[in-house]
Amino acid sequence: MKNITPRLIELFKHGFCTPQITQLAKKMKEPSTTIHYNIKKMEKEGAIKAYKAVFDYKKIGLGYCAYLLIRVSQDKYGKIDDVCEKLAKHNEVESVDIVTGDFEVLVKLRVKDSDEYYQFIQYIINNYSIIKAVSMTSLKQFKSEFVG
Amino acid sequence: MKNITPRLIELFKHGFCTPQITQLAKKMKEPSTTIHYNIKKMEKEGAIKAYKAVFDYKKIGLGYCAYLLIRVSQDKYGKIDDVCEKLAKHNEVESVDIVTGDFEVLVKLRVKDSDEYYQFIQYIINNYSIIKAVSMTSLKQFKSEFVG
DNA sequence: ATATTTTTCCGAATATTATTCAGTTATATA
DNA sequence: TATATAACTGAATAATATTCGGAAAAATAT
Repeated sequence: MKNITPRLIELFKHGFCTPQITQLAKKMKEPSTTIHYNIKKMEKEGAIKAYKAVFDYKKIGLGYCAYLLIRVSQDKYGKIDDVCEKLAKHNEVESVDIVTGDFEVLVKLRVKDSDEYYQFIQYIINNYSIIKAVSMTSLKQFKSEFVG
Repeated sequence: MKNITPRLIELFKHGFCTPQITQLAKKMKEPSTTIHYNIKKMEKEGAIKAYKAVFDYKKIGLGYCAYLLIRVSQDKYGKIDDVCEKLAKHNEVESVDIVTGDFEVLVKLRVKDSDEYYQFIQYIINNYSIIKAVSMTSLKQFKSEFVG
């Protein structure tokens, strides 16, 4: 046993996939070279950032999903961006947005269970300039990453 | 001009991509047939739901992103699930979660601009059993769909 | 209006890559 | 310890992406 799966998941989260030009061509009833041309164009323009896998997260040991609203201490200008960049580096973090409203940052997290979630929260509160954090645990997911 | 791009985007949002087995094999320093075997296994088990593209949404005319917290009227049991399923069907909707906290549902939206956003909000408030909705507009995105 | 440049499209040939298959090794179960 | 099941792998094959050259269309300049 080589324990391929966890390594595969980590790579698949960010990329290591590629378009199915022939399938697209069939679906769209266009020549595959035309599809190819248009895809490469989008890639060059930066319109396409990556090709990746979407998982059934329960089945890969990431069954605990939560949204976290954060208020950041504002003693230095530009601090929020720093915190966001640090948060984005964690591979438990699916998304990081600066948002309007009572909180400044909205983070989406995927971890194994509540223990791992608690650990993560503790870590970021202790290490980043976070004043207040409100958790919204996902109880049921109907759609994620545009996949239903 | 065949206007390939919009059709391509719609298909790429949900699928029409495939793993790069050779690249994964090189990266992981394992035989490509072993990688192939493991991927197919994950697909059969349902651990992998799809392979899809991630966009620079500004560049594809979906520059307006917002999170929407929703409270649903609870006169009938199971109503929340119905509303979530309806919401999930819209292709402006990236994710739908039932969450803990003051609101029941959290929806992530991607549209062209505030006009389109307002239209969407109006539509769902008029057509689904939504009592209250709070918008959190994304001002800056540091990470999305695990892609930074 | 028309010439010129740039972009988009697409068929045929080639290069890459995924997939199948058959056999081997490892792991789990009896 | 025997037997069954799952995981792994190299060699052959099938499928697919990519390149290239040129044609058509669109945009821009004259």
